[in-house]
This record gives sequence, C-alpha cells and structure tokens, in this order.
Amino acid sequence: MAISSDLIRGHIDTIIMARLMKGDTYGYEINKELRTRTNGAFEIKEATLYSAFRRLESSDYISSYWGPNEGGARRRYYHLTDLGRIECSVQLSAWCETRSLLDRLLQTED
Amino acid sequence: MAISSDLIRGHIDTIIMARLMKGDTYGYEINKELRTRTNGAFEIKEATLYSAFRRLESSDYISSYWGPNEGGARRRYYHLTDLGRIECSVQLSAWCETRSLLDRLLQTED
DNA sequence: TGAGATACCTCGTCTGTCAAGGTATCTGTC
DNA sequence: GACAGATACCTTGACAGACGAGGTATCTCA
Repeated sequence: MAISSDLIRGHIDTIIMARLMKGDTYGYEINKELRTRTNGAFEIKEATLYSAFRRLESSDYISSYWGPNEGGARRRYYHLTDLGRIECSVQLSAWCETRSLLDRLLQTED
Repeated sequence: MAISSDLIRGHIDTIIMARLMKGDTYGYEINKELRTRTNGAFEIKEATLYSAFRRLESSDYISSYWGPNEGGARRRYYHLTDLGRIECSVQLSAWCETRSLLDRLLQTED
C-alpha cells in the first residue's frame, strides 16, 4: 500500500459508510473496489475491515444479513441504517474541516 | 478541540516540521500558534507534543537546545535538521496524495 | 504571600490498525 | 476423485500514537 495507514487512520469508518451510501455490499467486495479505484495504491487490511464492521454495527450505523451466495462462498452484506446516513454526513463534513485545517497548518511559508 | 484527534493522527509530526520550516521555536509557542491560527479549533495536547518531539529527535529530523529564557521559564528550542527538511517535504507530498485519495473515496455518488 | 501564567516533563491507559493464523465453499484441471 | 486457487469470512495478540492526569520550576503582579 503506497499510502501510509496512519494518515488514513480515523477515516476507515467514513470510507466504508460512504461506499454503503451507494448501496448494500459485502466486505470482500469493498476491498476489491478500493484496490481497483486506487490502482492498488490503497486497501483496507482484512482485520481492520472486519473490526470496523463490528464497531459500526455496534453503533447501529450499519446492519448486516447473510446474502445470496451466487455460486461462491457465503457473503455477509452490510446496509447503512438511517442513523448511519446521518453519521456519515457528519463525518464527511468533518473531513472537509480537517482537510482545510491541515492545508492551512502545513503551509511552510506565509 | 473541535477536530477529532483521530482524523489528525499521523499528521502531528508533519504539522510540527512544517512549522519548524519557518524557523526555530519551542513547544509551548507551537501550541499557542496552533490555537490562534485555528481560532481554538485545534491544538496538540502537551503529552502528544512532547512525545512527537522525542520521536522526531530520535529520528534526527529535529535537534534541540536550551534557548534564552527572556524573563520567564526556561525554553527548549527545536530546530529542523537537513534530514528533517527532506522528510518534511516527503510528508507534505504524502498529505497531497492522501487528500486526493480520500476526496475520491469519500464521494457518495459517481 | 499566593494566584496565575509560562514552560517543561513522565506515566499509564485507550483505541485503531494489522500480521498471522484459521475455516468453509466453489471452480477448474489433471 | 484429488488438488490448487480463488472467494469469503473470522479471531487473536501485539504495537504505536494520542492523551488524561499528574508532576516540577520560574517569573509577574496584586
């Protein structure tokens, strides 16, 4: 992974929720998408991913169900709850704030 | 602090080095500046700050010296080394990459 | 004399990430 | 039928960074 995980830390949940905004999906698929979309520059490690799922589900931001395993291994699908949609938009705003904050603080000249 | 620390995690060292790019300064002053520049929205907790200093110094990215305490408590000044300047620019590029990556991944529609 | 600001430091805890390991199912090949 | 490889899920333990809580020492001003 080209991007250090410490720089992404704290944004994993938001990345997952932002994806679930577009529709239900399952863990393995999320990671495949991330690798594809970033040309291999970024992926969420499996252990990280599943611990995020557990965290999000215990906060009632997502719910899960065993979906149709169309000729393959069983899949646990995740769904963004109404509460999760609210939380997601909160975290998206937080990202915008963080971005402008860091842009300002990382200037090396005035 | 309005901005969650987990969103900044991993950028603390870069924030400090970016500040030291402008000239030597000391811990307490860095924090005052951060609070002022962000209107109180952000600060680095003292314990975090000093552990970052230790980390950066042991990597030879910064050096320190007891500076002139102009009518006040003693001050330990920090200086960005040549190695630190290189590392800082590396981390500034990493921030740009991270920013565009997250901007892409956090889109909730295509 | 004492409060408050300045300025530094340490210890222990918590949380998120990840390496390493595991299980089970399906597909295709020999 | 046996096996490799892909798909897909899960758990455990360790590590590193951030921070709360506590401490020390100096100076200023009332």
